[in-house]
Amino acid sequence: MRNFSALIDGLVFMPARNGKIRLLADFFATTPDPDRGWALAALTESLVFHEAKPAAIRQLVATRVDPELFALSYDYVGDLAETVALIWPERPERANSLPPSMTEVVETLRAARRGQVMGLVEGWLDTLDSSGRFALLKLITGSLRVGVSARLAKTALAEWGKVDLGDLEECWHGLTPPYADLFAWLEGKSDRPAAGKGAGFRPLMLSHPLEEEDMAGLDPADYVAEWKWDGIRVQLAARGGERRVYSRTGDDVSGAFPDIADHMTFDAVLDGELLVARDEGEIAPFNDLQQRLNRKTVTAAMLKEFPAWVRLYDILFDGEEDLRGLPFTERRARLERWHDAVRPRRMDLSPLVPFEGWETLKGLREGSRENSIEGLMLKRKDSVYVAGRPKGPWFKWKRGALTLDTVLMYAQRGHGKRSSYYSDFTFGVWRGEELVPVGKAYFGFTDAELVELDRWVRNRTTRRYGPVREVEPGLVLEVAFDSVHPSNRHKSGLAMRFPRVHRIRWDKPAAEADRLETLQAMVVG
DNA sequence: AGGTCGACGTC
DNA sequence: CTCGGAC
DNA sequence: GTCCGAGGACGTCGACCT
Repeated sequence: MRNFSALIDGLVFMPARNGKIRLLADFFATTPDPDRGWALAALTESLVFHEAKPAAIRQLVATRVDPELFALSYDYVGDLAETVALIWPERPERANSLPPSMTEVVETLRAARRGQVMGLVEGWLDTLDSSGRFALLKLITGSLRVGVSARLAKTALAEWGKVDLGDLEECWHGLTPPYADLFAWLEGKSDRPAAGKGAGFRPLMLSHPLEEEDMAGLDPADYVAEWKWDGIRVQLAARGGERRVYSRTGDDVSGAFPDIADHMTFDAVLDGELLVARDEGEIAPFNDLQQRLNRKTVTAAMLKEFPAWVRLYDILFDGEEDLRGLPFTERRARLERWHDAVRPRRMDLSPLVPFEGWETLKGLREGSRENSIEGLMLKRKDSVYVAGRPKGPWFKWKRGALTLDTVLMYAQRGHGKRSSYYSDFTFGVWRGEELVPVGKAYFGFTDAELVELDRWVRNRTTRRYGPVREVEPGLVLEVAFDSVHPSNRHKSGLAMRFPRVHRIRWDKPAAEADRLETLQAMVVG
């Protein structure tokens, strides 16, 4: 664990991107297999230990530390792994035993049976120093949040191994920890691992939000437009007899969507939006699709009530031919030709939206208030298909957000770097003489505004419920959101999609905030 | 057997 | 998915 | 321009409690 904990320590205190890359490269160069492979898996969130969840760790620490002391410390520190690492009572007589290696930890945990895990963790915590404990806890609980995403870890690998990042992304999804074949390639000892042979996942091309300022510099003649469908992004990979439906992150969701997979009797890799559609193309709201997501088993009733559909918008492979290097318009022509020839069931093409200039497109975008459409996509005609989110080739242009003046009702402490602030706000609107909660938000304001909000909350607290403070109804928050729909989550019976604080109305009296009826009128469908 | 609650993956 | 902040 | 971390609503699943 020593190298790994030194790496984690270094990363936590290294804000500079290039500095992080250097730390990672040094680590990969000086740490042997398979330790470095397991570390890479941890950094890219490819390692999951099912028994070592935050709740279990809290339980464990309660056996060794006074719960009151722990609660206060956690509240102050704001990060579970950090708190436990600092507060864990060391036992000098056991500290002499050798701390485990990275591989020992991973392999032991993988082989451990239910119920053994926390005992093992306790033993290791006793042999490690505080940075070792921190690294161990980060490792086993998953999301490290130490300033390195999967993408940055791969960038560092590519730079260190002097290979192209795109090449690495291409074969990444065919690899498994501890990545011996990957490191062999990066050290020049072998060829690049095969790119997920057959129906392997290919990393997706993503879009940027379009800002009004961007548009001035764009020529409408360079772009085509499509509707932005409100479903989930999928990649259909059917090659060499294998058929897979992948989600945006490369998870295989074929099992949940046999009604799509069964019709993939072709040889191609396609990109599109998964939707629920009844009667050949009548798109249901996103909520209906959610019933089909994350399912292990699908009943016949589900298939009938929420039939899946894929609206296709790109083609990556036609048979063995890789089309990703072609400009968008050529891929689109190939997609249309392919679709004409194959005529797959439960799939259609996302139509191009004809337009003259930005003004006509703007009109179309605002005019589309259908549930299944979130706005428009703009794709540059000459754009090749690349992994990641380059700026310029693809834009998403969502419909304008809705806004509402709400009243701050409750506030809660944040986590991590926000652990010392009340940063988590529940807000409501008037129903008659009373306020009813309609949602929560904690971004949209600047750090400076957060300081002021925090002060406001502390000065206007009327009651405390554990970590939650109730405040007097005196601050109006203008909240922005994409849509609103019926829900049991809040007392009001309504919930917002993507709520965020748009403006803090220090000037506006709470009595003039909006009423529930106003929000109800915004519900579509 | 049925309800609750936390974790996870989608947006 | 959103946003602000930091590089 | 690009990445990162803060965390929203929702649904499923699985562990655990009654």
